[in-house]
Amino acid sequence: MRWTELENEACPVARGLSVIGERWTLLILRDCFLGVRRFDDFQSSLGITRHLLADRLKTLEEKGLLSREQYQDRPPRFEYCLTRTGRDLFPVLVTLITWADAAVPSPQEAPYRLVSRATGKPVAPVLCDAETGARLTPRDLRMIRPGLAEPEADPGRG
Amino acid sequence: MRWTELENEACPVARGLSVIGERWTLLILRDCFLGVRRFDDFQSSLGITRHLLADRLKTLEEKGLLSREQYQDRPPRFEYCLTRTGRDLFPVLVTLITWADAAVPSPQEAPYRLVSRATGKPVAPVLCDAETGARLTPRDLRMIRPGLAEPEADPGRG
DNA sequence: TTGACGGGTTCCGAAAGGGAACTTATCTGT
DNA sequence: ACAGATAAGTTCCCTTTCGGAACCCGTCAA
Repeated sequence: MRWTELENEACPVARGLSVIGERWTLLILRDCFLGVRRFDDFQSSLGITRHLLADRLKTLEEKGLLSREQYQDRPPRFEYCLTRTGRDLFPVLVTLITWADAAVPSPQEAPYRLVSRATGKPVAPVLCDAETGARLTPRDLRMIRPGLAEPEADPGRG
Repeated sequence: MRWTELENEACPVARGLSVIGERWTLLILRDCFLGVRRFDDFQSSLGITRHLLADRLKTLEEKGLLSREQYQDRPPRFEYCLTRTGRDLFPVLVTLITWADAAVPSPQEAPYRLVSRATGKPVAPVLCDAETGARLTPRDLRMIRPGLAEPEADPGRG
């Protein structure tokens, strides 16, 4: 497995990382969800070099997560908008935020919150089974490789 | 914001990425959930260089996601087990898998499946509100920055 | 005493990242 | 007409990280 050829792997984690696994990419997408659209706004928000930002935006456009849309003619100017595929990534960001708040605590207050679009109130998102609606904690799930022996015990019981 | 100092950011996405955002890290953790524990098994599973693998495992131990446990005395041999904090990352992996299966399709079949630990049957995990149990689609949530103006419209409606 | 196993470390060239200045096109003020 | 500002990149060059391969160490079995 080579990092630069992850998109050809059978493993969905590897294929996912081929799109969002590079340095800065998920932070660019976070800014998109916060409403950032323009090159200089991403740049000042992230402190990333302009070179790298241009590269990441181009890749995200090519992979179909952002669309580059012209918002003025003379001189031509563009903004970067989340596509359907990009918006579908929101649960990943949500679970990452939830995990990081518990696992990597910070003295500072978070600069944004997750709220319901309908009520405007904060929500605490958790995983459930789509069919039964039953809550799925990490202990309720396992990853198995069909055809291979099971792990001898729960991974990471230690 | 500097990539090497993300752990000091107020943003939980940035702090999360300071732990799991480096090349290969999430793939190492995927292997942990599949039951891989030993250095050479990670190495042959990933094709990563031994040097980089040693570095990533050490970092994951320092950050508290893995514990290095001796399983034999002479010569001393160790295995890497998920800690509680590491296991808590499972929802991130689950949502990433769900997204990648839809967004980055592959001709090959996935090498593993998500199943219920209780019933052994496949599950389709989705996000719900912990309080009400209501399903949370990406459209039901928004990220807001308190004190700042709202984005003019839905981010990425285009 | 030779080879295998498990778990690393060292070395070095290649690729990616980072800082700063430069470019291009247009509008605004003087 | 000219200076400066704005927006979106691009170029240059140096540093850090990655990647491939070989090497090292302790132990055990043949």
